[in-house]
Amino acid sequence: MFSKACEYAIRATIYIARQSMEGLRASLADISREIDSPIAFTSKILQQLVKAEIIYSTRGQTGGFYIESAMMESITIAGIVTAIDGDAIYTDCGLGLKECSGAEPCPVHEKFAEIRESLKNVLESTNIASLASGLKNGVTCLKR
Amino acid sequence: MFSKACEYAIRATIYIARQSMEGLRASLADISREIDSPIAFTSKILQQLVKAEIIYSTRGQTGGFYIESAMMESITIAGIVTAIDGDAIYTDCGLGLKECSGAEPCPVHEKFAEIRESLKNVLESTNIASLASGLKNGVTCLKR
DNA sequence: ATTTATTCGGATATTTTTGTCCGATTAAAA
DNA sequence: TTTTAATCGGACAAAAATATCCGAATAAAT
Ligand code: SF4
Ligand code: SF4
Repeated sequence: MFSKACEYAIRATIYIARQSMEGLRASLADISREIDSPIAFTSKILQQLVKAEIIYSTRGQTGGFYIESAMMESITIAGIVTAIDGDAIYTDCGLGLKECSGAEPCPVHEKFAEIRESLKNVLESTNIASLASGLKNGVTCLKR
Repeated sequence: MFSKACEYAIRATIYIARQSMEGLRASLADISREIDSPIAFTSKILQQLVKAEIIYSTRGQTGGFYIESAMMESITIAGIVTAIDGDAIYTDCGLGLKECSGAEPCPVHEKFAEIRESLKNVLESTNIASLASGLKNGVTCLKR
């Protein structure tokens, strides 16, 4: 459904959120250990999230990644997915066609549209705050 | 959502179904022209569909691909997807985790499960007969 | 000032997916 | 029986996604 990069992005963001809720910054090393992801690849993905202003970073000793507590509610899974994978999942035809959407819909068009709509709905209505706080045993769940 | 291979497979199957409904066999050349797909790659995919017994083929002159008319109703998009992409889309966790499903569900688990369920439902309830006959201007829609 | 611990960014490597080539096989037509 | 038109199957090639390496930049601690 999502790319690997996007999956790591979601998990990393959840972990960073949990740390930020306790006033801690998360280092790349911590993140990649806790979400069990390849460290260098994760680094690239975190940089994308920083550019998208979903997370923030500071360099140097005691640096790391964090999330503004004011933003916890407004960062949604949808936002992360869009930042990493783009909006193809919400807009693309399930059959990979480019130019027929709408005009002469095939029998699946409406059904696909429904699915995409409900998917979009779920991803947009699930924010990082609820994800991070909902995970009682969050760290273990983010691994493997 | 689906791999390219899977998209081609769905489109090819729809085209073959349309031809079979008129008693015609579809050649690889025809199929790849009508669904606008790379011919040699399409060949591999058709072979997979033949092995999965979703479509049938005969070699030699006047050969080609066809679908048993008795099976038109029972061939679903779900069946094609499973044959080409496997069942990951129905079973995999949206966050790419392996070992947490069920036990200690995270806040999105139930929502993801819902989406997967409705997706599965749509794909299983849409058969090739309805797809092929529903496309009035089918060929054009399968292109591009 | 130097050391240390961190993110950043460019180049490179590996793996997977997508796509190509071509000869072997098959079966009908000539 | 030979030619022709088709699928089959294995090896190969290209592109995209995933992953690694390493030096530069940054900032705190020593
Ligand atoms: S009509 Fe069917 S094939 Fe065309 S864009 Fe919609 S779902 Fe895709
Ligand atoms: S609980 Fe959450 S992370 Fe775990 S399998 Fe379910 S959706 Fe995925």
